[in-house]
Amino acid sequence: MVLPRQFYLRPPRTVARDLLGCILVSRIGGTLTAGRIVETEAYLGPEDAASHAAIRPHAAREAFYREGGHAYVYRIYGLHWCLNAITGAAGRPGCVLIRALEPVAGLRAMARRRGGSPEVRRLTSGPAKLTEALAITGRDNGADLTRGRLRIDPPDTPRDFRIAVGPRIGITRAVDLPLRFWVRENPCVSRA
DNA sequence: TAGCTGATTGACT
DNA sequence: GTCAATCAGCTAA
Repeated sequence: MVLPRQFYLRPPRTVARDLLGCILVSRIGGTLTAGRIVETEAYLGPEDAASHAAIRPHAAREAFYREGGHAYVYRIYGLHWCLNAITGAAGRPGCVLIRALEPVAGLRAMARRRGGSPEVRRLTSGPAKLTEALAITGRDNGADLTRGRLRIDPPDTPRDFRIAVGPRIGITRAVDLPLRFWVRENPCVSRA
């Protein structure tokens, strides 16, 4: 089971909310690692001053020309990778930043990649932490999330959690828009 | 070409 | 609470 293309061909806000509870699965590096998505942020088009459509138009253009359901992976602060799911039709800017996971499979591999053996809640409780734990890098930019070694599956259990909404984290523009979604009271969320 | 910034994290006071 | 790591892509010139 994998989320179909149609899932991503909707507005970023909707996709961000519906991705909560879904399972991000990585077969990168010969080991299966997976986690339940517990925190996301939506980024819109040029009208959203915090979106890469506005602040990195040239770099993001290639990504946004892809159809929804592809990965947009970029480097931040020169050393970390962040994973986004492109939303909407090809040529329409919009994506969802995957900010935090609850580890589901391959915890030993995650701990090894993260260096040492940190506690479980710290393995994937941040956008750069989860890419490191799942071995996601710039090589995976443009990958099709509906097939291949990096994919997102529907929830494996009923979505019986409560969803919280609030402003996005770590940005300096459009700081007040309520485009961050997370699973309420989940310990793996990057911030309360 | 030079200078600046950032959708972060971890170590430290 | 502060700060460094580290660099692609941006702007200004």
